[in-house]
Amino acid sequence: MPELPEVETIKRSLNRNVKGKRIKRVEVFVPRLIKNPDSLRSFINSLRGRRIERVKRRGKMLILELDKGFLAIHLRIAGGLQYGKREERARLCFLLDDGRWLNYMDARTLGEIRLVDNTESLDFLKRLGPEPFSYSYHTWYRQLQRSRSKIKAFLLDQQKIAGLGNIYACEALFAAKINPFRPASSLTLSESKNLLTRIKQLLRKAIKYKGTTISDYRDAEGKKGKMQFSLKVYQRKNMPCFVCGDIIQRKIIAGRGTYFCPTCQK
DNA sequence: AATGGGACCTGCGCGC
DNA sequence: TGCGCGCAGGTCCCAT
Repeated sequence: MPELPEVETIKRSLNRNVKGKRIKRVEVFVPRLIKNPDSLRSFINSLRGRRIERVKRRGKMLILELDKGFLAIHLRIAGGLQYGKREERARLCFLLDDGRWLNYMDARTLGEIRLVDNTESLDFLKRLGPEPFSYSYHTWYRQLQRSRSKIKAFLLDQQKIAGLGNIYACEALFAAKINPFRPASSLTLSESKNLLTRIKQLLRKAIKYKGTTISDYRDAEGKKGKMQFSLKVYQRKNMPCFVCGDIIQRKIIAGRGTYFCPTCQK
């Protein structure tokens, strides 16, 4: 469920609702989600009594900065965090000192949660490419030129650009009128600039609309996003293109269902 | 270096 | 109603 706009939405909401609060109790129902090398018991013990200082995002990673250490959470496909009452379907939950709960939701239990004690242990963040909003056009073009993969695969590669996932990669390519099968290196300078501009526009709008809810996704208050109503191609196989009326195609690229208009996207 | 397939998981919607 | 299949917002690992 969560790509950059969804993770950003959750981050902002947590900064409003749980910043400064202490964790009183930790309950883990699916231990597999905890990726700490040491024991589950030490994970729980170390978290008890910690205060959440602030929440940050890097790509699709959520980082909860604690008064001692960091809780790094990757929501993968179906993860999410909800603040408020205790959720029946929570896979993990934290009782806070205001008497309310921070619930980790994850229908598919593919998420990853890691408690680390210092910034060096956050080294895995360094493998991520630039954030879309701070990518320079020059560097972007240079990276595209250097690549030998299809543009769609490039957009999904978190080492090339951090935060895009399947929905926004498909939508950005439609907005830029670029066929997802084209080699990244075949984009002209102006196409490449336009694509980055479209990516930023799309992500800004998706953040404004608090993300895309197709099935699972909820923000930290349990509410659905509204960006799904603005999608142009994603999951619209065999339906007419809103621009030209041609039929939207679905093909596999980089192992992912890729939706595009064969007429608009050249 | 890039790609395809499979693995990791659960759950929904659809056709029969 | 029940069952099997396709599909699903992510990423890693392996073989080619």
